[in-house]
Amino acid sequence: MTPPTDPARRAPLSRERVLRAAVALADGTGIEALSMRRLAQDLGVVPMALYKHVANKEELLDGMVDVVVGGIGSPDLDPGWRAAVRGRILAAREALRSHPWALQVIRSRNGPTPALLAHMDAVIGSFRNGGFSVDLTHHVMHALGSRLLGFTQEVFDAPAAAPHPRPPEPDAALGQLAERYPYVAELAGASAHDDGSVVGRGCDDQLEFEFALDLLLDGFERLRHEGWTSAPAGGQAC
Amino acid sequence: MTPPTDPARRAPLSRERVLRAAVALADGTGIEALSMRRLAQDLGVVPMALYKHVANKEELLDGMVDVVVGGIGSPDLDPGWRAAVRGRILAAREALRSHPWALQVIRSRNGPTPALLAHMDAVIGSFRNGGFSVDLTHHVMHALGSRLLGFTQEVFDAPAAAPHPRPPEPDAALGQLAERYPYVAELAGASAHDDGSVVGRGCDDQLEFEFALDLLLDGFERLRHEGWTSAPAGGQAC
DNA sequence: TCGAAAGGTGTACGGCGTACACCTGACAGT
DNA sequence: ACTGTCAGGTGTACGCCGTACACCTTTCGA
Repeated sequence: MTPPTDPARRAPLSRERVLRAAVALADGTGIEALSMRRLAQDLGVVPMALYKHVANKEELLDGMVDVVVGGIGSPDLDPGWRAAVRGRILAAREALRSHPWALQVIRSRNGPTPALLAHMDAVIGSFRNGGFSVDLTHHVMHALGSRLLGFTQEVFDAPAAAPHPRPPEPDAALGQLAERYPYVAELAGASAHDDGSVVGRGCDDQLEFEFALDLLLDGFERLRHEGWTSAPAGGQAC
Repeated sequence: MTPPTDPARRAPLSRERVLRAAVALADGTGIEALSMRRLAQDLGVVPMALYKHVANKEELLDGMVDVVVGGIGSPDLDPGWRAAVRGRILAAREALRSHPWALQVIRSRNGPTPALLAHMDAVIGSFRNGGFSVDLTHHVMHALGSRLLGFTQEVFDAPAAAPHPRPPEPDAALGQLAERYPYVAELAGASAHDDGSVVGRGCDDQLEFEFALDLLLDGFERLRHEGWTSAPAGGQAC
């Protein structure tokens, strides 16, 4: 009665299997619970076995990012820069939606993975083919920031609202909050669904995202139309 | 010849002293080198002594954030919503500039610290007093995102450029990069100072930041002027 | 047949956050 | 002046973490 992890019957490890298991583990239990030991256990293998397929944890994380980012599809038939950019960014949003850990991991890396570079290249290409100068393209890419990946980067990440412990004292705290931070309270009150989220993930829904995205795209189009160039403050790009 | 950490002569610990030392340590050696043990050592104290002043590492990080965010000054005499918002955001940028770890720590917390709430409250207040509806204010706060704190959230954080290892093969890699990601290469080439940074921290300078900020503020002003309301897609705020 | 490689194992190390019991010195109440 | 309390610093220990290194097995081409 050898357990289900019978080493003989078990499918052989591979980089891809490791990465897929890591993604599944992060999806299921959160990125902070992803450890080499835990991942090895999920794969029915001893921790050090993983190191035959990934160099270290950093590379594992890179690989996971590429798995997720590689899943961003492209519309391909090019319907003008605006629709192309918009489509690609919303596709990225779709791809990253079900992997909440991915954005955080991407941000913590030292540079873009190949899949990320490809994504950026596609977006840059849409701008350039849409008549944006190199200069302006550079600026609008900066302005997009992490929106490139489909997420408005809020000030803080979690779904919480009240100062810190998740539910501190559900009622009294809200009173104090209203008194000390009247404008925050007003906003929170107006947009409260059921949770009292202020500017948290709970609000970062499709509508909210597209509002900000379109606001930027509108601005971009105006600058492009005006033949904008980085004159105002002297220096070239950056 | 008792060493400089003579327990008798050493100033007594306090929450404030712990926090200040933690900020200094993070500033000096990076947030990833900040451990309770290392911090205790810097203070000439045994690790567990810290726990008499902060509940745990999480609370330590919160405290550090409040130290930094609490240093954001306000212009106070109110010169119209746009200058007020702009000024406050640039003040935040100034305050966070010398603590590169702060933004990352803030993002990783579960909710805003008191100082953060105060900052947000001030910005929201500027919008409201400037004639923005609650609805529109809510949306523009989302659109600002982490720019509220003075930083454009780029896709990835570090100063790197070429795919991954810091300098992989300085020349050959650049050729491959140009071939595989032509648009990225074009942008990188155009804006290269000395390092080949693409869309990294190296570029996130004042000019770049203010470009994006003003683009958004322009958009906000237009919406305000038009009496915008969240009509287009049905639902209320979010 | 054999030698080398590829891939899984076991042990061990140094670092982390922190629970828990303990000690020490200052000080308030009698 | 004695004593009880208690804030604050100490020491030890536990269970995690990533991973270096030596080892063993399996497979497969020459």
